Amino acid sequence: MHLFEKNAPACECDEPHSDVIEKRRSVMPEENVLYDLADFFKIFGDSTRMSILFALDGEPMCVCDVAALLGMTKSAVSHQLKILRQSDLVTYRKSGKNVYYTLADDHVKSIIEMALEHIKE
Amino acid sequence: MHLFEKNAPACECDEPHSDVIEKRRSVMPEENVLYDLADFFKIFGDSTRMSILFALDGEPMCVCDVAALLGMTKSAVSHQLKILRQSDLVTYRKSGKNVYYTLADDHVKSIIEMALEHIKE
DNA sequence: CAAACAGTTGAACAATCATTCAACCGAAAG
DNA sequence: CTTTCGGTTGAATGATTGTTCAACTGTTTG
Repeated sequence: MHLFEKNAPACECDEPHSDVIEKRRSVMPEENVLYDLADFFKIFGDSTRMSILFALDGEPMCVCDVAALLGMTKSAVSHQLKILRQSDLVTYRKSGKNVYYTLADDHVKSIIEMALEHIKE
Repeated sequence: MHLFEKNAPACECDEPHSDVIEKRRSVMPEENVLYDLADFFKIFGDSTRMSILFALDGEPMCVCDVAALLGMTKSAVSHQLKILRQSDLVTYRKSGKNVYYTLADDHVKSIIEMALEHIKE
């Protein structure tokens, strides 16, 4: 996708409101900021990951128990935990054969809280 | 995906921490709430839609101008606007041959603001 | 040391989804 | 009425992505 092309190639408008467009273009965020934002929300845009975040909101849980709670395989959970880890949304602590995961901070919870409010019309 | 199966079928654990699991299960949100939450965030998880939201944060814009601003076809923009419309994130107003879109409310902006803060480490 | 287990990983597969393309609708202009 | 233009829509296509499967790592136990 090509954002903010200077010579708007794909617009089929005959008489675009050039002044409005240029005005909005000047206040648009950087292109990579938009990608970062979208990538951030993409993490929360999956019910499995959302479930895991709620599961970890309390005491730490090992992969096996999360899998049992959600009725999923360890592999599937581990894949999603990796994504959450890479996004710094969860941290982990090894203990013997187990790996215990925890929410990284409370910031995540407040974002979900806001979304919950918006969902309840 | 099957969430919260009562007889956790897919868990390969030999000795799951049953007490922890049952404790967490009791405080987990309803299954459809998790889906609604994920669906909500999914809307924001696309850089095109994110760009459109920023573009509409100010004065209303017609589809053609948004397309020109983002360097995309009217069709592509219209498809995404439909999704934003169905999620009640934008509203529209017809004026002659044009359709002007606006952000539905300021709630959306505050959610994006929170995400922006989280992104800046 | 060998077996068992918690967890990770990469490839393969299936499903989801954004964009393109073409056809279409409705309003304005000739 | 016909044409033109802004916008919408559905099907097709290509890319992204979540889950499965199998193999693998590292730790614990016999």
